[in-house]
Amino acid sequence: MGDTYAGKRRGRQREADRNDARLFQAAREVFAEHGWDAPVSEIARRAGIGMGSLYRRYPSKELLVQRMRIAGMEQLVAQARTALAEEPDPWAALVRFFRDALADQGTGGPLLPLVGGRLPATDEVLTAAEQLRAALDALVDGAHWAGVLRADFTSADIPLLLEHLTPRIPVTGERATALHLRYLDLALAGLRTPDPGQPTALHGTAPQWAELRDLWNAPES
Amino acid sequence: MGDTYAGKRRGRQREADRNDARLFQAAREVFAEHGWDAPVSEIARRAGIGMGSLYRRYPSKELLVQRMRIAGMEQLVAQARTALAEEPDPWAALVRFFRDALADQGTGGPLLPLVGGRLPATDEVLTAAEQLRAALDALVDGAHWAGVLRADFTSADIPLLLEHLTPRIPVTGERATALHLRYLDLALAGLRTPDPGQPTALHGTAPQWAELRDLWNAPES
DNA sequence: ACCTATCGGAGCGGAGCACTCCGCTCAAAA
DNA sequence: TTTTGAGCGGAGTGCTCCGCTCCGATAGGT
Repeated sequence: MGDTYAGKRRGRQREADRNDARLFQAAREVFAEHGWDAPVSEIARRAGIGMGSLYRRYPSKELLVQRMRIAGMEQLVAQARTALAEEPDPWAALVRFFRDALADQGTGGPLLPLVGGRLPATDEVLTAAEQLRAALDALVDGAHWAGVLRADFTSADIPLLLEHLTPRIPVTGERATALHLRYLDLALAGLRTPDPGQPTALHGTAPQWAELRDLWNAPES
Repeated sequence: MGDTYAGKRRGRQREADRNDARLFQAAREVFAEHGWDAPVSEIARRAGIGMGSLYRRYPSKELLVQRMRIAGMEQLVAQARTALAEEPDPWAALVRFFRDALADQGTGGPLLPLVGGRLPATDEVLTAAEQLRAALDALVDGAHWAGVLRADFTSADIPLLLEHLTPRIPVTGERATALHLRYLDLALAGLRTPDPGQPTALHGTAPQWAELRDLWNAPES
């Protein structure tokens, strides 16, 4: 986001800024499509810059991925806050959040903070995860308070549900997003508080944030 | 399945049969975990056999994968027929089928006929796909006829929905299955015919079987 | 005891990747 | 205009990993 006041940089520095933005977007897309196995050269190619420029900004692939997953978590936080701020109804806010998150994924963000439990947790990652937890808790607590969200669905379910709704399929672009939203529609119906007639608890035990942490980060070395 | 009357083969042939079964199971598990990128050597290792024996049965990785995806489709067919035969209620049959399919995936089958649109369609694959279509049509038509399944959900939605419910997550075994079943519970609620008050059509256009075929098979060479 | 079908796994060849290195570009200084 | 050097692009390098082959070891049948 606005880490530089992009004001009066000129010439080559201007080009550097453009490169940075393109690089960021390309990395989002390519990692979203190929996961950790995305070739760095493909990112450079799609960004229209050279390998040298890429490696000047990010000295290793690992650093690039760490930056991306932090950005992904921060975007989820922003989307949660926006939904909460702009939708007065708690249920509408929840729906809005899921739709925004999925649509963004469709246009190619690795919004899923999972790069597969392959990378160690840095302080930045843990901080972002903590903010994500807070933002999702706000969404979920609001809906629970209003009684519209089933009680056995927790904030830690959200990242897992998003993961389930955005599998890697050999389709990209708008059609992929449409399919993701299609099955989100099904899941949303299941999120409403069920009629008292049928208790129908969800399968399994509710996930905890500690479980997500273990799942997102590599076991410490 | 019972392709050989496993009767009176002895000695080395007996070992060969054991190897075949172990190989099959190991391949299911490893492909389920790693997809196409699963190393063949890992399959041999987990089956407890040598590379030589593996390659005598399947002269190439591609043939092995083709066999696996056909087996995956045939198993779905069997599960659909079992559900239909054993559950008189159409809704119960549908639920039974989804649960069986997901549980089997958890114990490690590449039941998803997608290996990623990487392989050409053989006659066998097309035949299996046709049988799968017929079996799923029977399930879906029954539920539609009874009015319990929302009208805009089609049989071609099922493979895609299963794919959405079984993403690759860095968790395996029972916990993975439990999570898949957990979010299946949400989707099932969305599959019921909605109250007439809210039309609430699903997002996107319903998938067609032709779309699945294009998605499962590599573009012809 | 011999034969041979079958087994296991070390090793080969090549593909692909992260990363480096260096010649070039071009805006700005002189 | 000439000089300069920060910043650029991408070919090349070294390495890892994987599909597949080859052949010596193994053991059931006779």
